[in-house]
Amino acid sequence: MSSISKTYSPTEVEDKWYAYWLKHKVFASQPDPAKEPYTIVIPPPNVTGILHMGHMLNNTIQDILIRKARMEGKEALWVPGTDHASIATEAKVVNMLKERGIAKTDLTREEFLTYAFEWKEKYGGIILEQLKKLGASCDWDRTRFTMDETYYDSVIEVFVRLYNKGLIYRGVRMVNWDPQGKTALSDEEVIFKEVQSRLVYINYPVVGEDGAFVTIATVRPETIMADAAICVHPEDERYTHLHGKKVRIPLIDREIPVILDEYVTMDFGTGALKVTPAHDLNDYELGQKHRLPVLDILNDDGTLNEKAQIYVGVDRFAARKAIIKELEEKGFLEKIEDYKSNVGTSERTGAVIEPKLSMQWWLKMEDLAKPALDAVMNDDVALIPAKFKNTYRVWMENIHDWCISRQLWWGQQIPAFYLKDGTIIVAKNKREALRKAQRDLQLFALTEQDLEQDHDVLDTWFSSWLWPFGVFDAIQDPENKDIKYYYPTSDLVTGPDILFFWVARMIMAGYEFMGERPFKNVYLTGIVRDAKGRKMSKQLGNSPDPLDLIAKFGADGVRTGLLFSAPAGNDLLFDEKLCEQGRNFCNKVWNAFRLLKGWEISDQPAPEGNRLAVAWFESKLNTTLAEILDHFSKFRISDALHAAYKLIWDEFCSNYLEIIKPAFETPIDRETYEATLTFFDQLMALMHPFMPFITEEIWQNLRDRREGESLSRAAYPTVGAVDAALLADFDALFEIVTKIRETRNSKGLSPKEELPLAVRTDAPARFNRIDGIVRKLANTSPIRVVEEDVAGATAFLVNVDKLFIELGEKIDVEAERERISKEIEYNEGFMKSVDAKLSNERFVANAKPEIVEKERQKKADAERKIEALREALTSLGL
RNA sequence: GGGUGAUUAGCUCAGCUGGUUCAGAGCAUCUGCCUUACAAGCAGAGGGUCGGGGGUUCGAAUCCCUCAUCACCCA
Repeated sequence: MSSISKTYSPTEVEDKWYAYWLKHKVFASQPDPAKEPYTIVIPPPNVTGILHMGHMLNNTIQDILIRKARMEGKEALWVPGTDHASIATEAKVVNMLKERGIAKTDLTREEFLTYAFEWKEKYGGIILEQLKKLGASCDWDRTRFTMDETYYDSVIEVFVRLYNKGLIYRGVRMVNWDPQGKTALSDEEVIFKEVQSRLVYINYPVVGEDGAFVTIATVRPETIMADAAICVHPEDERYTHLHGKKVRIPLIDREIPVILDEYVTMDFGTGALKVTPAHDLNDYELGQKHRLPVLDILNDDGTLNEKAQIYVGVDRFAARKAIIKELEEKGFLEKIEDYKSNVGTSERTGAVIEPKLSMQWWLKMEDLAKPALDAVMNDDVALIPAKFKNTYRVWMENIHDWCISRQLWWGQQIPAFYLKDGTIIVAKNKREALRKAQRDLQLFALTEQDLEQDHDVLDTWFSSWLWPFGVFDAIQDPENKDIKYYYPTSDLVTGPDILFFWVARMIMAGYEFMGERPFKNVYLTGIVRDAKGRKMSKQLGNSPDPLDLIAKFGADGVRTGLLFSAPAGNDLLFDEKLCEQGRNFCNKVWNAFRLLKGWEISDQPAPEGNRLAVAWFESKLNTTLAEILDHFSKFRISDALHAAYKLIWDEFCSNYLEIIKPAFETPIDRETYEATLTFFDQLMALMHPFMPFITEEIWQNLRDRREGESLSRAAYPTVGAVDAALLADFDALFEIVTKIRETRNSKGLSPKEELPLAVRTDAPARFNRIDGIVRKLANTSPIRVVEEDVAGATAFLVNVDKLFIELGEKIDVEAERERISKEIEYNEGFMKSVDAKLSNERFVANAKPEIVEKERQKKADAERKIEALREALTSLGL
């Protein structure tokens, strides 16, 4: 035994078995018609990314599900991969180039992409390597990337199809402009943040009325130069005199009309609203309605352009300050108030979003949304927890068209080709486009030189929404055996933060391109927060490095630690203590294994107590297994872990092993030993999805295994017979043992001192059966069955049987009396409440008969207990 | 402003279809133990008016209403 370390050290064990699994292709999957497929596609992490706690949680859950399915004999496939994250990656590549003294503007698109792929080759695999440390059982040979050639082609093909179907159009619309990334963003990529800003009250002189002015309030004074009108509510009496008038914009003196619209909230600010159609979505719509001109005064990088007339070239925020100052100096500033406002920021760059009119490509969502909404509402695609159905419905019913073009180079270049006159031809590639132009437009003289491809690329989500079938190349090769076998996938595990970004769109794509749901269940995890409840983020620096955690507690420890507190859809307040608990659990399991390995084995017959214990644990294992499977079936994975944890620590280690453990330097009988090995095998299998490494290590050492064999492909335990009476007997047994230990503790008696124990019962056979075990666990003398109460003993009840510990003069009569009196009091109180129920006619009339029967039983039991306790009190006095 | 969820022990959370003695787990605390698998451990103990108020019901932590606080999503 000395050869096995006293504490479990995960590092070498984990590396060893992961390498073994890879070597023997334990995670590889091929279509097998004889087996039921079980498929998960990984939510592709950003190729630039490194593992964070959210990934840890969500990939642990996926690994648990896939490993369990694999052990249950399904053909389990977990497809890994990454997405190209156009904005984030392009930003990183641009930075890398900058460090080398190269500007993006000096490069051609092709040159830039060469650098980008170089960057991806170097850093793009990091996150997948990190997943291996976690134990992720992906089929790595199937690793996909959204910029793989076939995947790229699929995205292009999909664009062409949707265009031909009339669902994609190009148009000038108000978009969310990221002045730092210099690209448009979809609505979902905008994060609103509450910021402290200032509400500036500005006086606009009324034309033709000297000294008269109208005051407006704005948080964006730098946009006054783009104003197209002042709007007031038609029924606002304060402004009746302004109807039909014009005002002059301060500083630039341009005249704009006063318009009337009920859109204006009379009690916000001054009730007069400046209308800036180019720089606010609502103003834009108002402007369209009133046919106002649109004057865009901002450049793509957020500086003012020449249309602003003043502060040209100055950044919007610098201009804001300067304008406030100038307004004040020139007497146009009425006042400034502090104001909290919601400002949209870019999900990727963090820059403040500028609403901007821009020519972009759009995908019409209405028709796509319909089947995707229905699928979730009728549970063809089940959201877990179901509370997200509502959120989903509201979003889907109010869906806007999707801005799918991005002003970047890293991504799928939009397959739209422009003729010199601006005619658009959408086709897979230039050759196709040319052919199409020649054929459809009769432009036979046209050459490829006359076609210019759109410079922009597609939104990354426009490629990842194809993921569940794109990874199987279903667009390019719709009849291939993989897609036919693995699609639709089984479960998807992801965070609720990308429910709309990604999940909803995958469901749309599934029905649109495959005619079928992409997955059956969507398990939405909570968000991992720090101990103070703050979201973990790089800026706050409150996120531990997952690899450090793994180094410290082992992957198994971190996995179980995370799962201990991870109810579906509820946030998880992460604390390293959880991982510590996970690590301690590993150590517990490890030491149980050490115990087993240390035993000498003899061929003596098994003692009766051992046989009984084996039978009991088998029943316990089976009932718990049933519970665990039930939890799994409802995606209550944390609950499943808790049940397994308790089974191993409390039932197997603290109870079962303590019962069968042979005395010091004596051997164990073979029968019990073999049974225990089998239990251990089963427990390791049961725990394997949660803690793959330590369970594999122990399983491999429990018995002789063949090279290439792995617990990962062993059978998951199945539920067997349960002896309920035996379970009840053992419950009583453990209660007796606890009572005796408690008595020992409270009286300061040594565990080495044997205590005489007696029982007064109607069922002495039950006590004869467990006698040996009680003696072993509680160090008592053989249980003496008595007909009368034992005088001068401390008594306690287990169910309706009365037990006596004969302490002789060690008994404290007063304390005993008090304890028993309290117990009587409690039971009388209890009986009173039961009586109240039973004497209530309406209860007896309305409650289900079995409930009433139970109450009667409770009453009878309480009566017996009270009687027994009173007797005990009496015999104390003797 | 609209929506969703939460509020249970000092902390983090379970508690599923309203019905056993249902008020639970882990951590933390306290007491006693280096007992030959494990001190990352063992044996015990204490601790809660289930956010407030109202209602439905024979019966409510659980269902309904309302208020408060917090979180998230959307506009």
